[in-house]
Amino acid sequence: MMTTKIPTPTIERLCSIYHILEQLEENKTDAVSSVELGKQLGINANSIRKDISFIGDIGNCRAGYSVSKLKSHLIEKLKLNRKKATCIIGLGKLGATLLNNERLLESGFGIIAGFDSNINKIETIQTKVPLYPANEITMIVKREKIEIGILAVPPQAAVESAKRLVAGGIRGIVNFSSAIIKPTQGVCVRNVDLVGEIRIVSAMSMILKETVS
Amino acid sequence: MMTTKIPTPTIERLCSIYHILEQLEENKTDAVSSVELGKQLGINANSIRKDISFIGDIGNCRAGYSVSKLKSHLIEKLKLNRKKATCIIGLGKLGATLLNNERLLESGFGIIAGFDSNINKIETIQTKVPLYPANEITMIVKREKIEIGILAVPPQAAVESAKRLVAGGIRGIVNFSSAIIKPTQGVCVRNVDLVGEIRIVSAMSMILKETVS
DNA sequence: ATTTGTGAACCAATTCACAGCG
DNA sequence: CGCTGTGAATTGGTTCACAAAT
Repeated sequence: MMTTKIPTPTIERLCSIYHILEQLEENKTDAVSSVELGKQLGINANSIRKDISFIGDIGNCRAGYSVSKLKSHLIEKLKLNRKKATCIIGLGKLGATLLNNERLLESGFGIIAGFDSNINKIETIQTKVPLYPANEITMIVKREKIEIGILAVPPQAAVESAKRLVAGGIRGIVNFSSAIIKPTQGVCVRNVDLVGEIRIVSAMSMILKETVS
Repeated sequence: MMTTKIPTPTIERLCSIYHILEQLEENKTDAVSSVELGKQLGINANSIRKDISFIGDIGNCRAGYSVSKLKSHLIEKLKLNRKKATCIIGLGKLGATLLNNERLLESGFGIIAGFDSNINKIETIQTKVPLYPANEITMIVKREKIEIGILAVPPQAAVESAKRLVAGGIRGIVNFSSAIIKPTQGVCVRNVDLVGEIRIVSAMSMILKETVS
């Protein structure tokens, strides 16, 4: 087992592997090889093995990886078991969609708060999740020990919202706005600009480059 | 100017730069340095200059880049001017949200078709965009010369939908489902799993905890 | 007989450092 | 001078190839 720092692309792929394992488990498949995983992810099998080696040796040389064993290893190493309190900032269409997203609910992320600067929305949106005005972000994040924040606000509100999350002690931010949030000490950020992705695909296709993710 | 193939990270950053330039133009800023761009994007200024050098020399050594000049250069090289016919497959919450997204409408991607396997949805959703049943994807993509397809379908429908797009001659696919679409000859793919992104941030923040000194 | 785990080799991308130009 | 553009150096990531394991 390697003990160096795990590269970001490896973390991304490990998360994808985890996702595949969930499906295999539902299918009652109990073993899978690096080649098979690679095929499903569109990735070289060597890469799969190297990625998995970052979290320890667990393969069975005869029959590949035990699905349940590998999955629980991933859960342990990536701390995917710990239910992590999560909140959504911005309850426009995207935010409201995420608020009630089944997969998100099932996936170990407990969404325990929603925020919006528009009080009307807080009062009218139908959901079991408690909703608060945006100026309470820092306070609620602190009080409820929220670890992950999802930004679904208009771009001009993104930086301010992120600051409030950070002030509350957030650990990770997924930013779905088109603004760019820069990571600060101890806070991981993923900037995921949906419209931006379309532009990127468009540009790539014009340059005639066949690429994934 | 370099003439080698443009690396994917560079294309991504050039698209981000383009986005910043749009804002600067609105602000009536007419020049910007690599240092300033780098600051806004959270990227090293050297990297910005190298990225821009992939699309040709255009900088003004005294006062940085001319906003309008750089922008039109990007438009030309990344073919962002050509209105590219775009369609959305899957008119659930996410798909319906994208269908009426203003920024998407403004951004040079003409959404000219929506598809869903549920005929009810096609008849009830309010939009100016023409909607069709999913089994007409290939035909309509061909007929309307649609270049970009956005997948907002449930994961189990993603691969089949992508096949239909490819059969129609699509050039690029942005896949917002959790399934993985692999690129085929002449077709670029971006897999953007929204829930997956949250898992990645979570995993990163957990690993950071252990590695930060 | 397969399939993993990993050092070594290779390749890609980022950063550095400085020449060149207004 | 300040800022760009770019070879060179460096860092980081992927692929290869083979030993170890069962």
